[in-house]
Amino acid sequence: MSFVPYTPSEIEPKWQKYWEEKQVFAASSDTSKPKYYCLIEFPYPSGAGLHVGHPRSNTALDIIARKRRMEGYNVLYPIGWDAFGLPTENYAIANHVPPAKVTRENINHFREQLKRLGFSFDYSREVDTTDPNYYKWTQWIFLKLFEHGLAYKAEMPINWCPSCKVGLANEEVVGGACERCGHEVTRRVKNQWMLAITKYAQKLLDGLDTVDFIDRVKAQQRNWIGRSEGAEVDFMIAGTQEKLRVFTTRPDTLFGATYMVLSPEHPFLEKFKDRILNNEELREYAQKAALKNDFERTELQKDKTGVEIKGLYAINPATGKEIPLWVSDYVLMGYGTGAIMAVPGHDERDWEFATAFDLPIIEVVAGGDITKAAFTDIEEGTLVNSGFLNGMSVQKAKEAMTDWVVEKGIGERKINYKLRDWVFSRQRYWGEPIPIVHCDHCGIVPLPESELPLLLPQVDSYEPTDSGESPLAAMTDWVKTTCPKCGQPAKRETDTMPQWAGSSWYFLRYCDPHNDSEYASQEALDYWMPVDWYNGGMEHTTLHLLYSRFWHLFLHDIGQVKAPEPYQKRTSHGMILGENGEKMSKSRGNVINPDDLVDEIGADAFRVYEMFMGAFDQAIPWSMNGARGTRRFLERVWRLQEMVDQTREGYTDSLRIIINQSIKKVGEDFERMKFNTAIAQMMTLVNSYYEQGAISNDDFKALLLLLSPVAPHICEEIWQNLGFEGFIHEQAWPVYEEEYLKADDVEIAVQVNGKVRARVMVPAGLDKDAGESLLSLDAVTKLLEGKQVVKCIYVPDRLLNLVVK
RNA sequence: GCGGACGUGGCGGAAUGGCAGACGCGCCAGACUUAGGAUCUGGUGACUCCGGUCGUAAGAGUUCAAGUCUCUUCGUCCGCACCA
Repeated sequence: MSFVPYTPSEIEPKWQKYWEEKQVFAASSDTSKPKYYCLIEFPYPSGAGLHVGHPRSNTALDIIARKRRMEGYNVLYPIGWDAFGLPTENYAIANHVPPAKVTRENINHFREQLKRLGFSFDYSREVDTTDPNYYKWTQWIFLKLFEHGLAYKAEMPINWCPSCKVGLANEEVVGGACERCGHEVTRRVKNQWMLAITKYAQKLLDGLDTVDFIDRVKAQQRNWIGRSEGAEVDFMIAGTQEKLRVFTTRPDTLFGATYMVLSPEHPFLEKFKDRILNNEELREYAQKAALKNDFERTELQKDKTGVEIKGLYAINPATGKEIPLWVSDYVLMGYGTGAIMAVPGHDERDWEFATAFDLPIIEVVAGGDITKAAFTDIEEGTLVNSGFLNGMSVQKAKEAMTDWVVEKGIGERKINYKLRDWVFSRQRYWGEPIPIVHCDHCGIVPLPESELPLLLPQVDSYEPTDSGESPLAAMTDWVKTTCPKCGQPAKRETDTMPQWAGSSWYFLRYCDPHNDSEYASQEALDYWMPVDWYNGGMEHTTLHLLYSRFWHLFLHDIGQVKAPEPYQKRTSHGMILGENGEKMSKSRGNVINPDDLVDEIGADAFRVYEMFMGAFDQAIPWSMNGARGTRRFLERVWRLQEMVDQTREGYTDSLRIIINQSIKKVGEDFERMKFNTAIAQMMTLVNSYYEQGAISNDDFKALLLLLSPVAPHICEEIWQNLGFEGFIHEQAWPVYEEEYLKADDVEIAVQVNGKVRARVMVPAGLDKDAGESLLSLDAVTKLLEGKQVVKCIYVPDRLLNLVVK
């Protein structure tokens, strides 16, 4: 039998068309079957089109989705578009086209590109965050957050990007620069919408114990939330009835607090200006500090600066002694109480500061040498110079001092988090309008649900303004409205939501995307949620992944969704680098275009290469030759058609073992995301088919079934060519037989004192104690001439190690 | 500084404490070809007196046996970073 050459450019579009027309990958509404929900982060449809990074995640979960279908699950593997956001808006400004139009074009382009790769997405459930039918519910959730006091407006010093002209959340500032454009971020005080994610800090932390996320994601989220336990303590101001409260994680060192430090913005300075003798000096220092952004502050950390507050003293509650007060920008207003007790003997920063300004350093934990450096060990030290704490360990002293402080009524136990509330306002056009009205009489008034969606109006200019106002503010017709409460003239909120809003709940909409009376029906949510397996980028760990967990935990608390956590399992793919090992970018000229690749080697080979190139969770440089190699592999699979003896059913005897081994290994490796070794195993299987020279129908079927989730088009085509029944995507996932995983006889290594000296064939499955019986084998006795066996270790089916002297 | 991942051929990488380098790329040789950047066959860690010896960043340890476990040192990448 002879076959036409392998031409992906013909067979791939053919099957894509078939799958689409027959809707073979649409999730069924039949809820009697067990469900499986696979999710990838929905793409931002940028003008640049698909990047080779997208198919890495998409193919991985496509493999899982296809395998689950073959295992009998009702699979939901949806796709959608996270389409609000700055790049589209900037493109629209530069080219004078409406963002909605750009978005539509980009989505169409993206969809075409994805379809060329043969992903088994359920396109009938597409969502688009810029669709009013979608953002109606984003706005609805915002109103719920507002209703429950989790959305509030506040004057906040925020991170401001002068280039994007937009406020940024802490999470969006990387190394002092704007995450998106790289421009240095400055500080600006603005009236902003905030979401109180900090109220969920503990729940976000606790939830991590209940889910199956890869460790580095959990670690990074824990780190970001930054819980620390300690105490708050009041220090009296000498000669007044006023007190200054500090937070400390080391209450045990209270006896060693020899001065206090306030952040330059601390309200205390204003309150006590009548008693402070050097207000002018302090004001100057505060101004200088305000000009520095966070990045500069950290850059300058070697040289501690500060100013003493003259005319005021605090009283150390433990020693009763008066201690001086200082102001320094190493104390941050945004954490704890904005003031600290300084214990220079046992805190590195305080030690540096005390050394620079010649302040007293007292040892209260013995174990180090505080003349050389702060002693911060909390495991080894013993308390000294500390009254009733003397002789205690640090741990014990912490408890004892906290109890003492609480009993005296001058403080309390306290847990602090580094997590900040989420800056939720953007002064930009291309985002969800915040459904709020400002009324002179009623204040901040939420729009009634019946008025949702609040449509984003057409504007003439999308340009952001230096004043920091959204372009919507210039739309007087739209801004002017009436108060939903009192009916008098009022103004709409003109800020929009950040890009993270729409992506914080999209996985819920997928469950029931066309519902126009609810964001999703309870039945659909109960059936599909939680997401069983979610794969995405590490860069979203402290952004999207945290934000969406927060929204879901909130929706759970108000009875909207059953489970607290949205994602059962979270994995993460590594980045694909350019051939030179650097990050792919236009400016470096090392970008690989997926379309070109499909043209050259085909979608299947592209998919196989993306999975074969290296460990899934690690960054890997691209190799064009490697990609061509996977095309060669598929050519070899294709040509196997000529070797099939169609009169034979059942596995060929001499192939039975490796087929069973392959079924086991490929299946297990897919589940562990070890796609590279799964494919290597299939290559080995193909190699052994060629060595065999002729194969049976069933030999070939086994290979095709295993390969079909990775390279679906070629497998479907061959399946049909050979006249096998039905379609390959409808077949059951193959199962292996335990008894055929091992040959009857296996080769083992014979070691003498740990070195391999011979190999012998022995019956498989000999147990541990059978080792001695192998000593009589010719090959073994030869090695033992003139030597005495001291010990004999037999590892079944692996090796025999003889310890001799 | 804190948290995490990691260090194996020319390259990407395999290896439940049990034969290091599977699989692929590249390279070398040969076959078939008018030709091939197609295909096929064989080879490919280093050294070698062709018996072997040495090899998983470096050093030590545990073990019959260590790339894998423990300790020390060096180095790379990622995240956070004056968070009291």
